[in-house]
Amino acid sequence: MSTTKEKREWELADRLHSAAIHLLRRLRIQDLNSGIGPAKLSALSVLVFSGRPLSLAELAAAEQVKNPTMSRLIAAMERERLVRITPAKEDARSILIAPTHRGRALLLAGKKRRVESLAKALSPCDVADLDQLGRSVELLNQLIRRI
Amino acid sequence: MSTTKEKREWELADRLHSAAIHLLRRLRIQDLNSGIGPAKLSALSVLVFSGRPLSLAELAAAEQVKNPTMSRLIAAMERERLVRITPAKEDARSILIAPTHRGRALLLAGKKRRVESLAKALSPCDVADLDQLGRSVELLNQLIRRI
DNA sequence: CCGATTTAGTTAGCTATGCTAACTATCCTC
DNA sequence: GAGGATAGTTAGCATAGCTAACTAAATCGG
Repeated sequence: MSTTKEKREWELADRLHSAAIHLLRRLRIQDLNSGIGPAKLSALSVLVFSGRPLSLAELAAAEQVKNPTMSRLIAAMERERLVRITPAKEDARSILIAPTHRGRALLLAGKKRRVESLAKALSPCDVADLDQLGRSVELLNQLIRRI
Repeated sequence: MSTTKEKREWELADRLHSAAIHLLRRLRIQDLNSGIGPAKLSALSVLVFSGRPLSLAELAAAEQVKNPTMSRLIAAMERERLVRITPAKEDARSILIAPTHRGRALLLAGKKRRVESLAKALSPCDVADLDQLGRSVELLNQLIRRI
């Protein structure tokens, strides 16, 4: 392993890390109007994009949170009519959590605000820049899986 | 404005947003061993990289947090010997907050863990990939300023 | 130069979100 | 069917966010 390449990797990792932090810090501002806390918003996002109902344990794992934390979050979200909780057919200990129409609509509206503000910042870029960023996101998704 | 370009911008914004979330979600795992909460770690990072002591209000603004929240964080961090608080010379109402040696060391060790895990994921990339990612981070930093 | 207003930070008290330990109910294994 | 494993909940605690109300210092108007 060449030392110079290794050094470049560290330097790039540092800049990538920093850029991701600053990007999300800016976009986060859009969530203040959502009327729902960040933990619930994030859990709702997993539910909406999972395509199928999830068990409590699956959802907790996806959110890197312990089961009791997720248990309380979904209980609150059920009271707010953001998710529907049904007992699992095959295992009476387990529950299935799915977003309601209201939950889905609320999440998509919030996500739209975030993506919109980023898309607006992208509009001064030319097509070559968009191509380049697109390929980099591809690479990025591969390396995220390797972390 | 061409509709197709606008659509590409939204699509890219969506993927970029998602990739940033997943990247930080993975890297965050490294912070569990730091022995310090995420809010303190982030505030300490601002202090270490600012290059000068900051007032409470400056630090709160940088962290997108209200003054009382930051007040409590820095009081706790002072007790833990992570920062030093000195009254400002020119304005006796104001305070200056700077990291201690211990605070700086703790932050840098934590950051090293994060960057290291990302750098390792980068090592299978060839030099062309690194070049491409580097240019994209450049672009990304420009657009973050436009958000 | 003095009273009124503004500004910087703190304190009090609430909410949201994280944890571990201990519990209940169900499932699975022998 | 008894005993252990597994899914979720409950209780109690810590951290981190907020607003409202306060203290003290600085500034401004007359």
